Amino acid sequence: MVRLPVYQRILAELLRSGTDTVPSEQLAVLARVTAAKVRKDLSYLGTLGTRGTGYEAAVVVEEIDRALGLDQEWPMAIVGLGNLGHALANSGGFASHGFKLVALFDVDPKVVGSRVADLPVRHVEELASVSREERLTIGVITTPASSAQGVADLLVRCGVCSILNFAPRVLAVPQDVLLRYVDLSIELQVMSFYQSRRLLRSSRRPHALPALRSISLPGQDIS
Amino acid sequence: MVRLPVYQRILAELLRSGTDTVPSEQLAVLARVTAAKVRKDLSYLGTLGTRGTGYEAAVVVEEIDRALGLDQEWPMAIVGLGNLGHALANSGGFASHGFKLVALFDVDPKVVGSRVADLPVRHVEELASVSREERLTIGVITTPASSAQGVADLLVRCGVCSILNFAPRVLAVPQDVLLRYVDLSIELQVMSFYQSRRLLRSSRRPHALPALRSISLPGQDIS
DNA sequence: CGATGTGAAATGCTTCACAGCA
DNA sequence: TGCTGTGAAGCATTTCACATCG
Repeated sequence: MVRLPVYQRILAELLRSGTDTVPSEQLAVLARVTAAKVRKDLSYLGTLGTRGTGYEAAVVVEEIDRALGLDQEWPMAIVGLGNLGHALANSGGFASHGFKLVALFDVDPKVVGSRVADLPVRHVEELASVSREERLTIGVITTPASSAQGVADLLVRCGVCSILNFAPRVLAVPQDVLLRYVDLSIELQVMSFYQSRRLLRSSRRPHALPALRSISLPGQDIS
Repeated sequence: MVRLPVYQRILAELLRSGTDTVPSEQLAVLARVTAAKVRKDLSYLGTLGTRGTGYEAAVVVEEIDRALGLDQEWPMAIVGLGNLGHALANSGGFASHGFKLVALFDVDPKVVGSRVADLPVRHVEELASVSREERLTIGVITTPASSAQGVADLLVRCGVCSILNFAPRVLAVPQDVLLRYVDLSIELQVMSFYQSRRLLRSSRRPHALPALRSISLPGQDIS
């Protein structure tokens, strides 16, 4: 289920803030879904809640971890160390348990050989051998669009079965390779779509005093 | 529909490569969906195709543009000019028609006052006034997680009705504000989820010779 | 008594199959 | 003849409502 990671993050933040038990109603508000949806989602993972009380955050987090396969390690590699690749490698966003950045690749001789985020930047030619040694399962593409398909082909040949593509390019991969896009312009266009539909119904003006309920806790940085 | 931007990008690439008419079958292969889905999706936009021939790419692109609201300008601002904010501002990923980056904000005195991507970096205090002048509709949050909610609140108060959040934090906004996450760890977790499910069924080994059909055209860079 | 877990109804999305048009 | 457009069937997800349990 695509919502589990969201619940997971919310629960982790709640735990850090000292809340250890939470009813579906509250979780629903925070995740911006309905309470029924939360209950049904969580019920697929087993009987996690306590009637009359709610869910114990720690228990649910652990159970979601298992369901998401985060109880095992996924070795990852980043291909393409331009600005974005650099930013991601250093972001620590991978450091969350379950994922481990084990290799970096590029072709630019100015970058190959340098160290980024405590890892050497290797030439893509080494991808095959490194993939075998490290048993890479996830490849992150942060190359220019023009190289993205070539890199994807290479990753697939090396047995990498999950690809995260940041390049603004639609990629072709075999059916059994999992491909996901993290794509600025696609997101923007989706926003534009919903927004223009909504504008037809009601013309919005600035919120005078939005009633916001926020979780205010420090988290890890990405920038 | 969330697939329209994908069709759009593919069609644009086909156009650049000189193909101007395409049957649903081919579009389906490139977008990794079924032909029936393509036809139904496009049929919602009107009667665009020619029976016996296929779709004329230029016509469909234009029609999708209209449906997505890309025939109007959406003024955007980026808040938070760390590595990621910088990379995005310079990426040109916004330059695609429909979106216009009009302002940059930060609080760090080392950054405020400098110029990035031909725009001055302003202090967030100015957000309200700039928002009025420029009629901001989209806000991009690339701050550390700890500041993200505060920035979101501010954007909402200033009448920004679409927020794109890159910070690893679940945000609370009013119902009528459109909020989307571009989130590394959520994507990774979703991949992990599908991947671990799949591993149960079949244990994969590297592809010997993947039969790949790729669109090979230059596109814009993001890195 | 309060909140979960869950059948059953409602809704939405996808696939199928084929009529209809170029 | 080839491919689109589309009702109808099939499937999945969401909502509802309430029995059930701590």
